[in-house]
Amino acid sequence: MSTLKAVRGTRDLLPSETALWNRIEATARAVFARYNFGEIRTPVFEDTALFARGVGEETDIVSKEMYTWEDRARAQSEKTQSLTLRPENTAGVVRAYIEHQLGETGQLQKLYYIGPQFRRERPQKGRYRQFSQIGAEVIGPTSAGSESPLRDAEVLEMLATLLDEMGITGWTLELNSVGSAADRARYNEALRAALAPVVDKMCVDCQRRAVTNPLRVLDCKVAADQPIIDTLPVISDSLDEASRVHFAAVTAALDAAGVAYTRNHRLVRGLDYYTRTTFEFTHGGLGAQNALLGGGRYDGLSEMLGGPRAPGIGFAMGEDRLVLTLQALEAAHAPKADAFIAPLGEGLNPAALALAKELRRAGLRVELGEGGFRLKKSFEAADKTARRIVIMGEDELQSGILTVKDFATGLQTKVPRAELAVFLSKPAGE
RNA sequence: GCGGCUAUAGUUCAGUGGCAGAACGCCUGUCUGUGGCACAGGAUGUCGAGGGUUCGAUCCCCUCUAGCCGCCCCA
Repeated sequence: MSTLKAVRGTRDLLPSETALWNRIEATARAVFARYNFGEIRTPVFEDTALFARGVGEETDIVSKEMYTWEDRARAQSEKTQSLTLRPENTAGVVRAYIEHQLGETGQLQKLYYIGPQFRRERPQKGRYRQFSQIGAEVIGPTSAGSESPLRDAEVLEMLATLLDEMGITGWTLELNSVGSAADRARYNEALRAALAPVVDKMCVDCQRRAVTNPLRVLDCKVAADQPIIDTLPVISDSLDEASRVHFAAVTAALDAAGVAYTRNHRLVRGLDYYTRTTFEFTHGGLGAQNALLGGGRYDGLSEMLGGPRAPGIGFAMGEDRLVLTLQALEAAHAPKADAFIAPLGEGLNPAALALAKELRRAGLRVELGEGGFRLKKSFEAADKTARRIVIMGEDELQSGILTVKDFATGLQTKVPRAELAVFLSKPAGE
């Protein structure tokens, strides 16, 4: 009989890894709080129509990557409903915004989320079928300033801060504007026209893209195609005046805030709802999946879902990819316990538990040994899991003065029990 | 969804058509209150799963599964 395993594209995160995940999430929550974002939690599955309308029927995500099923009808009269595990979270957030009439507050809504998303893709490094995204959305009625380029710049500045505080170095911000829906349609036509005479000289993928989705030709990585792509019209030439002014204001604010970016005329994002500002933060070392996060403005999404006009901007970062990047940067290290308590002899186990309780109450991370171990074994175990060992033998129990050895310095100290918690809360090596 | 590579001890990986190997890690002892070093000893595997060829398969063939890399796409 074969043993059961986690299904393809899913995985278990063991304590050696979850420490880093928690640190990333804690950093994100702290930064979001400073920018006055509040958390939203939407359901993991939604009506399939939400994604079909919100993300776009023609996108790969909707057309071939969703986990969709017909929910069973409970009565003869009840119709089945098509449900889908969320492949991304923006559509769900906007649905909630509409459903709870958050626009009626008249205030800008600043919402963040952290949670699993699901796409049925072929797994590889940095790409899983269940993956976690950390994202945020700024959305509201136009009167609340939701359309302002300052919002775009603020979100981008927040992301730069967030990555820095997580310890991710070496990222690049790539920025572009895809204009309004009308701009994009106009550009698509311009691209088609420009591609028509040259497409037969390009790679087979581009020949296909030229028909199905001309914007994708810009993403082509085939070296031989690059000279041709360089001759194609750029989207900035197709922007109307309003989009042009908007983008200029975004970059001006970024310059003022000292956020470095690269204008990437070829950055066109795959989801249908994006308008105007689009961006990606990328990082080397992630292989083919070099995008740490992506996002952009979606001024028409609420209306596409039947809601009021509610321009917005948001992003989603791949938490799994943040973890991979940090691990590669070796910024990740499993934290060691503050102390390992080593009772000498099983008879001292109860006293050791009492001491452990006392220290844990004081907020220390404590590993409790076992009196049956020889002291040598206690030392070996302690050295792997903690920064210091606290020896609790008969002498210590009688005198109330404990023996503490610091593994970093090798120094051994006698510490009165009453002062132990304070002593142990000092950084290791002091 | 497509193409390539891979799967052997806890981990990283050698290896052979005829009894399964190394390093590291782990356990024990030298050492009954002092770790990292050293020395001596020890345990561990359905050789990813299923089928086929063969006297005999971990090795050759097929199928499946999973991982990695690339494509597609994306976080």
